[in-house]
Formats: sequence, C-alpha cells, structure tokens
Amino acid sequence: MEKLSKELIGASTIPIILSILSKNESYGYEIIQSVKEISDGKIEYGDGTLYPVLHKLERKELIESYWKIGESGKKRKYYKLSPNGKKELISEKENWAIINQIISKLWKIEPNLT
Amino acid sequence: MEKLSKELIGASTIPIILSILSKNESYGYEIIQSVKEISDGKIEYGDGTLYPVLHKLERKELIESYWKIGESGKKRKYYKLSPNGKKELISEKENWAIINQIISKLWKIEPNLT
DNA sequence: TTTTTATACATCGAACTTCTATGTATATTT
DNA sequence: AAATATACATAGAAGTTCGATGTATAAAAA
Repeated sequence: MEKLSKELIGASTIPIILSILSKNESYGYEIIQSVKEISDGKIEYGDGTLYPVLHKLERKELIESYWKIGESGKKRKYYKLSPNGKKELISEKENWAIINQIISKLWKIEPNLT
Repeated sequence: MEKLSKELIGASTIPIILSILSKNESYGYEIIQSVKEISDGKIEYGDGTLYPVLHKLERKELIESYWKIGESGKKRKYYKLSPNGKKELISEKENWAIINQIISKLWKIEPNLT
C-alpha cells in the first residue's frame, strides 16, 4: 500500500479538510486521525503540516475556531465551516469535477503503455 | 467558464504532460496549445511555467529531448517519453484513482451544503 | 512512583513549486 | 517596416509542504 504523491496531497488537502468540517466540527489532532482513517493510511498529515493549513484557512475566513476543553480534559481548538467556507467547498467540488473530466478525456484514448 | 485552482493545476501538470507525450512526441509551445485545447481553455500554462517543468522532467529522466527544425523553419525542442516516464505515468494514474476514491468517499455522504 | 506514550497545539527553516516578468530570436502577417 | 505569432530560457517573488523542535497535559505502563 503506497502513499500518495506530494502534489496530489497538496491539491486535496483543502477540499478534504473543508469536507470533514462540513459534516462535524473538529479539531486539528482529530482531523489528522480522520483523514488517516478515511484514506486507509494513504494520507497522513504531520501536525506541522496541518496546523499551518488550518491557520491559513482561518485567515481566509473559510473556517472559524473556538477553544473548548474536551472530555479528555485537554483543551482543543475546534474548527467549523464558515459561510464562505461552504461556498468554497462547493467551488472545490466543481473544480475537481472539471479536472477529472479533462484527465479522463486524456486517458480514455489509451496510448500504448504496455 | 472558470479557470481551475492553482493547486489542481499543480497536481495535474505532470500527469497531463506525460500523458500527452505518451501519445505523440511534442514540444513546449505545442504542449501549451494542446492543453489549452483539451481543457477548453481551463488550463493555460504560461511558457515560464511549462518550460521549467519540462526541464525538471528531463532532469529526472522521465522525458528525453532533441532539437529539430520544424516545417515552420523555427527550431523546436521535441520531447518524448522515456521508459521511466511510462512507468511514472502508470503510477500517476494509480495515484489519481486512489485520491478520487478517497474524495468520492467523503463526498458520497452528502453534508448539508445547500 | 516514575517514565513513557498519546493527546494537543504552535512555529521555524529547508526545500521545492508555480507564476510573472524579462530576455532572445526567427518567421509570418499586416 | 512594424506587429504578431512562434519558440525557448531564466531569474526573482510568493507560496507550499514537511521535518524538526518546543510546550503542555492526561493516561498508561513499568
């Protein structure tokens, strides 16, 4: 079982995070676990990777945060999708559909690879 | 008609270039036109964007180049896929399939976006 | 009891990318 | 003769991911 390329990770990070937050409010550490689980271990964000992305998304006002003490007793920074974030997610889905169309068009006419 | 996001452009550039070269040998300027056409104008590489990518792919020995004077009389640097490049393209296709699976899993269970 | 592991967040610097701008040069069209 | 299209190249700015490092607390293990 292989890991994904850095480029694809990069392209998918924001839509994946927004998508997760569109279902449930969550916090950094949990998001890392969720993505790992959903992707069967194929995407494992380092914390040093994810936190700056969350900060960026908050700066761009696509997500909002608030502190909360979890059942564990440790403080967590919860994030939720903002109205702008919902719009952004819709746009990301459209983009994804477009690129898939382009790529599948290219790959449908099979070259001689074998 | 909108343009694609920078991130998706980034993730798709290499698979698209390799895919085009797997069908026909081509040169930088023509590749830019091809991609523009295939994508209905949604992907327009600047020359300052594409050429460094081609150089990188050549450095990594995924493509090979040779100079040729075209019918136009201008010299062109033609590129073709190397054996490594063919393998890489296969790998890129697999990666793309994996990420699509992950994303569609996330998006199948529809959140309340509307 | 003490140590380790898991949880939880943050930031820095290295390495790499894309993009815009700029430069060179030739052929074709106006 | 000038403008446009063709064709390639590189440098610098801006942005990104990632590994390393740091802080702190709770739970589990030794």
